[in-house]
Amino acid sequence: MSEIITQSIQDYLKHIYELNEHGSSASTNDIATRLNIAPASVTGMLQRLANSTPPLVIYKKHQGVTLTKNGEKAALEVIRHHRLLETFLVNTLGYSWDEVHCEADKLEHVISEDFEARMAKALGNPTRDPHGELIPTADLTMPADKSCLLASLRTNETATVRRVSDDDPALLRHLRKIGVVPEVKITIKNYSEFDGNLTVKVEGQKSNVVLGTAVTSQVFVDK
Amino acid sequence: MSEIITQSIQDYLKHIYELNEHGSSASTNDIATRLNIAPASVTGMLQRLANSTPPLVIYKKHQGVTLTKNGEKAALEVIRHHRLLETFLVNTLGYSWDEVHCEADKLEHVISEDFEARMAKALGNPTRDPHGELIPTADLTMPADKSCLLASLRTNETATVRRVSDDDPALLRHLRKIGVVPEVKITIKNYSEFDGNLTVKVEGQKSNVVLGTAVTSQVFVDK
DNA sequence: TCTAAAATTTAGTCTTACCTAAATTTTATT
DNA sequence: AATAAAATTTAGGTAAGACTAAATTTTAGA
Repeated sequence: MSEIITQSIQDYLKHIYELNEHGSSASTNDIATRLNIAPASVTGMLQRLANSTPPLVIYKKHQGVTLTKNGEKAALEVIRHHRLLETFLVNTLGYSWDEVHCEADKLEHVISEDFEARMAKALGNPTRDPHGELIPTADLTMPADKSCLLASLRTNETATVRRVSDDDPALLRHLRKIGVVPEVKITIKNYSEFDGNLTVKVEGQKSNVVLGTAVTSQVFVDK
Repeated sequence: MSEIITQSIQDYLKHIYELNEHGSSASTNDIATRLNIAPASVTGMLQRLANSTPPLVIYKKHQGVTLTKNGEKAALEVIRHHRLLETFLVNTLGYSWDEVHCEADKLEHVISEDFEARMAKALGNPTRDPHGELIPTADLTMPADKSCLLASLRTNETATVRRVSDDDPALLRHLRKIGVVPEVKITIKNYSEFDGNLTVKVEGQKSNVVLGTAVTSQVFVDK
């Protein structure tokens, strides 16, 4: 009796998953903003997803949604597709890391499980995509991530860049230029109380850089 | 003012192109059969395509459709995507030639021009896909094809297999097994007047095979 | 605690792309 | 040339997934 999970539904579930990772329950408005559609349209879809068999979300009027086990599996499937695709595009077709997001957003809904498996094998079953984001495993579990925000570091702390947000190409080009990419070590030289700016020494770079919160809130590190 | 060419429209144009290659004008029924939808639905779409700006087809009630220049370009774009994708799946992900059709049918509508260009480059700008079918050029022209049906050959004629129809996986597996693949030389040992069977010597194969018209009408050769 | 602002939901529409059933046109046969 | 069969079109309808405008609920500030 399980209903068809359309492309549109996949997008809802993916974004709800990502919103749930932060503040547990995803609000109608946040979903609407992310999907770039009207909040009213989101309400309609959430009601459908909550009433489908099996239910894909748990939805309480005016209180946002969380994913059910089924919904989460479906979301992780899409996220696995997305991140494997990004890795594949970079490794196999020579895309740079700021060019892959859009392409993967379209392809993720269309590739078969066979395609997914072949990609994973060809890439040597990677655990992270080019931005350092964790790739859900083949059995659809998300590996634990203990990284923290670069913005949370203070003077004299040292850390390793683990992952960066992948949805702003301009930011990605900037990060690449200043050497802030996964697995690179950094040291905080200064923290500015007023604007939250961090002065950072990046491994392999000659001079320090000063990064505002617009940047440091998009970069995750392991201490 | 040009309208959006949806996935569905791309499918119509692709199939109309292929039907036009044979008997010039594509009939409502043939299109419906190929797309596996009701003839009435096809009529509706043909009217839309003929009245769009610019028109994509020339449609005369009860007399079928042909593509306009614009419609043909759009069709060739999709066909180029499809055939490059098939080549890519075989060369890069190890698919066999009977497994690629479905996957390419979904991906062809989704990949970007950038993806197309990167594939073409990575593959060395191939001119034929794994089934030997000609790939439209980057500027969307279809190279001339002078191959003829294997079914049209007679006793003692010799030819080179050029291409085979790609939409029946079982047939493709059979052809692979008997060695009837592009660029292989064959000789007709016998033609049977009654059932159209051909007894064929295939280069590199020990014994001759007898092929019925169900097979010989799907294989194209150069004399 | 009252109220204004923000967030959310309801109600009613629209478009795309399909469907079925009935009507019409074309084609083939006698 | 008449007519039966085949092909096609018309008419009316559905579901998905979006929209806007209006109504309602929640939240935050005085």
